[in-house]
Amino acid sequence: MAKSVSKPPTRAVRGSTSGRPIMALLDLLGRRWTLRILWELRERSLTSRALREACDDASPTVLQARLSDLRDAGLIALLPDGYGLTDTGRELQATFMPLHRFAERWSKSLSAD
Amino acid sequence: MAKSVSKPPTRAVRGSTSGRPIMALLDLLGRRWTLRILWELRERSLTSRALREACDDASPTVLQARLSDLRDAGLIALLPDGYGLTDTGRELQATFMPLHRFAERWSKSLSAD
DNA sequence: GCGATATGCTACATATTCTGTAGCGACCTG
DNA sequence: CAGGTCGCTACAGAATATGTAGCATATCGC
Repeated sequence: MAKSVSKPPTRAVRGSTSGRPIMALLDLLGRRWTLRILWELRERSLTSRALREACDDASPTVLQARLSDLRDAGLIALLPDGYGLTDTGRELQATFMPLHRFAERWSKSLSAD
Repeated sequence: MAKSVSKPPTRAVRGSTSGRPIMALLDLLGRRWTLRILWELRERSLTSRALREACDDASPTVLQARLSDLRDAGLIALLPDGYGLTDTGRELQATFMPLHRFAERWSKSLSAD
């Protein structure tokens, strides 16, 4: 459920029609706050409100929308102790871990300009 | 630096004020079409128009904005043969390669529901 | 030179999405 | 019940994206 109970035209993951899963994934991850949410949940579960704080106090409207998207995508789930990554979500997270180290190098190469 | 040659209020990469490069990176990558652009350039350079086609004919307005963002970030550059990844961009790209395989598995786990 | 075509990029009106503040009903704990 | 939290939603205003058109420049064949 989730997606289409009370939300009219939140089209399915874009690109999913192309039969190329990578496109659907890139589209999902390219929505505002999606990557950030996955990042904040990397080590611990968080309640929706704690997550909001962690995400620079983003507005609850989008946050709930993204949480819904991510749940539909099977990447996160609402557990007794808050939102947390599913097994699939953790797989994806693992993919992103090198991002942290890259970000450091990248930041240095930027300020070096 | 870099960011604002002819663009008024396109605020710097969000989160860059936090001193946490990862936040700035997540924000940049979380803008629409950014990930897709990096993906489409993974193997070859593309002219801005070819890139537009590759990106499902996204509107040139955003695309140019993202190309500008990515250039400011030093991840892509405009070469004689079109837009292409810089060395730094290629590093980032390498981080994303596992995404392709993950997307396949993820897609299967979705339809399996 | 001339037209035809391709490049990067921009204008602008319309649609979509995000923000910020407020608040709902349900659930605890006292 | 009063006070706190939870997940989640409403809604107006601001910010972004879309879609169509077009500009200025450069390159090619003629």
